[in-house]
Amino acid sequence: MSSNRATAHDVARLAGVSQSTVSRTFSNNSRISQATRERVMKAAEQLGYHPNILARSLLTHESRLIGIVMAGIDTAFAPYVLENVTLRLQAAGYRSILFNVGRAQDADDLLPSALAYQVDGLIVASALVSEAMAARCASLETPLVLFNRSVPDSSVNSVTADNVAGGRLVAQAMIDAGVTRPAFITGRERSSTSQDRERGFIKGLADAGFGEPVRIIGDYAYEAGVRAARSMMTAGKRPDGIFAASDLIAMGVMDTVRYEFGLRVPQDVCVVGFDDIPEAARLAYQLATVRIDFDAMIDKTLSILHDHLETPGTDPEQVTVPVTFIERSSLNST
Amino acid sequence: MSSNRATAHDVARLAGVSQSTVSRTFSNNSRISQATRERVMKAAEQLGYHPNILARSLLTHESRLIGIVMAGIDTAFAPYVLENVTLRLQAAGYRSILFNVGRAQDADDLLPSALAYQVDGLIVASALVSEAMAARCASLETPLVLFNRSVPDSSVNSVTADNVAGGRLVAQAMIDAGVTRPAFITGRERSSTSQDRERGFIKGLADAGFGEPVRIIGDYAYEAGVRAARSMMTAGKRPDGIFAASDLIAMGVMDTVRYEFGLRVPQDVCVVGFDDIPEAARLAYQLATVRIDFDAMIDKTLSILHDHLETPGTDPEQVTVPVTFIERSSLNST
DNA sequence: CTGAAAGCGCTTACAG
DNA sequence: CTGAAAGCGCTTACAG
Repeated sequence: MSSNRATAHDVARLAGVSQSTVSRTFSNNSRISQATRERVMKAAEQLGYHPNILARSLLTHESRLIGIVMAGIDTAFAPYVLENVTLRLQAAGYRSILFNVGRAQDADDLLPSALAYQVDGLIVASALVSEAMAARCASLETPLVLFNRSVPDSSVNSVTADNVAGGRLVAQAMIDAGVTRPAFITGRERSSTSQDRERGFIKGLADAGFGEPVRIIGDYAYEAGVRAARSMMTAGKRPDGIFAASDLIAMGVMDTVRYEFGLRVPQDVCVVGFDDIPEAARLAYQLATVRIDFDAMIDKTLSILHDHLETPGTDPEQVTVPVTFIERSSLNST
Repeated sequence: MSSNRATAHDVARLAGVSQSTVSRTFSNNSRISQATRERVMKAAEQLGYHPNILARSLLTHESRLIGIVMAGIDTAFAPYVLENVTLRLQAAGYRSILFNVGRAQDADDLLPSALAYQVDGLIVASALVSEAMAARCASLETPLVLFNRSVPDSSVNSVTADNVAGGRLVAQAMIDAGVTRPAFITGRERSSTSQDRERGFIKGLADAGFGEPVRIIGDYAYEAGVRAARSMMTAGKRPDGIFAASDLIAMGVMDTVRYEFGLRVPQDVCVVGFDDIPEAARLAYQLATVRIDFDAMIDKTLSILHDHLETPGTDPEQVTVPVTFIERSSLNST
């Protein structure tokens, strides 16, 4: 058990070639005679040698590392995004270095560390980046793409769902279903996603002559739905249509109005969520919701990143991906 | 917008000191005069300088990078583990480089790449590692901890839940509840977790004089529960107690027997899961299950890793964390 | 406390 | 096709 890691020098000595030749054997774009290659490979195998990528990156100026900076890794769609993004980055020969923003929603503190690791690019999901920090990335020519957040009127790449349109779709569907006392439960109140969904909802209601809906402050969690439902159902006049800023909140609402208050969904109160997570389609919920096309968002994020990686100086893009209303029996019984 | 990243040399020139002094300013364990430090810091600030950690690692022989190799990042408890592990590694000054095993359950293909990135340590979660690969890590003195998998009779560190004991607890609870026709739905059939849960279940039943339960092959997914329930409920003699290898499977079973077959849980058939994910406690399910103490498993994993990082050559540990049976109304109506 | 110098493990012109 | 040499951006004895 040799405690020292084999280097290209060790392999060279064993194979009877120069260190340069070993290096060439492990770099794709060099011509090496078949015989030499085999000799080197055999020696490398024997010593358990693998090139040190960190040393290589010093010369090539690329680490093949993409920084993924995330808030709430175990919440909502984050795992799905992580699963797919890591897999596709790997297929493209990149590795993912994962930074957890923790309870802060702010990626700024972690970005310097990501840059110190010489990441070739950055994806920031569900967290915010200051313009100053974005400018720093730009000056280092390190491409940065915001996922599920945007910095309006800036030159920061971003991919978001059309949350405003989604809110409008919900308003329309509720009105069509005969709702007269609508309510909205926010997600994390300061997040642009929750604000946009609310804004669209209010606009949609206003267009049909409705005033502002009842408003409960929540956060993106099942428990927030439970609490919101309790406070609404014990208040003076109960809402008859509840729009929750996420499916998880909506599920908390449904379970609570059904099992704590013995109400029927949708007959007594209808419920609509946002996201269309897999659980929303389950027989136990059948939750009407707004589907976010995460696959399209992921595609777009990776293609923007790819374009900027290939062609530094590419113009920034701020993409909004369309959403779809999904009719289910939590809104209309069939 | 200077396209070139500032180096210690650039900072040195601007600050009028040597490159060594710049280096010392950014390394904690060097004494530098207050005045010099300030001058260097100011210059660094001006140039947007951060030390290149990859270059540093070449000298220090530590990358401060921990490789996390995972199967099914978006399934079961994986997101929870990732959320907590990354946060705690960060607090300890480490970064996480995440490898996605994909549909294979085998980490072997990705470990060489992780080693090439000079990771200081490795956590492999829900994936398998060959003895040969583990030996390779050992010879490089790169600590490796298996999470939720083990290689029995080997010297590979591992942290698992006591799945066998969990299976026994379920058998006992079902017998106490009066179940006479038990059934088991496997998770991924070849996984040691599913096998251990089944083994414990069978043993527990046998101890009470029962024969082998009905057995349906599933996988760790909600849909597997749906399919299994359909096949059981249309078969000759229906089971009256179903133990699913995971909560997610159990929830698929519950929704299906209730909403597709109009049966009552637990009166017509009782259901028990495994894991105790948050959803299991919801009013819509109230799923009896076996609680895995993931926090304890994470603690143990990180402490083993820490010990081996601090003291190379520490003896390997194979830890089994106790589980608890959680009584809920899917087994016994109250 | 600070500087000059060697060296970590690689890549890549430059010759041959 | 192959080797000798310079150099990527740092750290760290060694002197002073």
